[in-house]
Amino acid sequence: MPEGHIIHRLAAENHRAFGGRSVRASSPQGRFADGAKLIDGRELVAAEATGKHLFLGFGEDAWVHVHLGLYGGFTFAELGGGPVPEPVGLVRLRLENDEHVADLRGPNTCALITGAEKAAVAARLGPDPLRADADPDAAWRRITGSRTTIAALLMDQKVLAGVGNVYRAEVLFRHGIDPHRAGRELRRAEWDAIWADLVALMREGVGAGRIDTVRPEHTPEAMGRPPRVDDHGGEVYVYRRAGLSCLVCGTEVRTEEHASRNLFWCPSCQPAGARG
DNA sequence: TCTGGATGTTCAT
DNA sequence: TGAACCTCCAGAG
Repeated sequence: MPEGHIIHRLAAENHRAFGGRSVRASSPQGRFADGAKLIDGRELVAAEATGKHLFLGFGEDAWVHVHLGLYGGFTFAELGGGPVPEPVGLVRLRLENDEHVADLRGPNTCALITGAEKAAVAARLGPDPLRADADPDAAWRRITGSRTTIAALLMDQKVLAGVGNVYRAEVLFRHGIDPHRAGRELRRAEWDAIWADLVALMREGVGAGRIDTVRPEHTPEAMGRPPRVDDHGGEVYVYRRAGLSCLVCGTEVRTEEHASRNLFWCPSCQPAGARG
């Protein structure tokens, strides 16, 4: 379930569990056996996230680069003095010390890279709303003047790093913006509002470990509707709510395939041609 | 038991 | 634009 907020969470969690101490590393599945062997017994000196990329540093020039892709996952377990559990499923990388075990499954990328290679990965990415050093102007320069839809631009990691399909759909809903509008039709004030909202929403997501975007005045309780649970674990307006009523206006939420990804929006709250 | 889908990226055409 | 890849799980049969 990885959008950027999860990756930042994982960086913190790895640091908490393994930082500053030597780590036992293995690849129960075998597909990262060589890399695991090289970092086995070394100290985890840094754990960083940029967009959806996670970097675990084991010394000056040895970084494990992880990208979870669509369905990769990192699970943590506290040992509490008990036995180390057997790996379940296909575990690409296992990290452990006497207190914690972490298993990495199904990543798109799990590779040992140098500091220079890590810098090159980061250089390809647009600003990450979760990073203090992010420059929203860099994203704006790629959005303004672009004929590509704002829906596609928000998902393009070269434009903006860390935003995925859920945050994309939700932030456009929250600002009443039709996903099909071209980047060049977006006004600067709208972009500033989107960026500020992403910073706030994604920070909340890091803390909560899930994506909640529904404003207090639109919760089921506030609207006098029965409570609901969205199946991805958070409270959202439109993501994966196709065919259901918009929480704000009651119009049916729509979906379509857009640049090979599922797009969700409310045609009334996000009308075509409307300007913020 | 099997199939399809999923919060993603990259490479070939 | 389409296919390949990484893995798990809900739902269908």
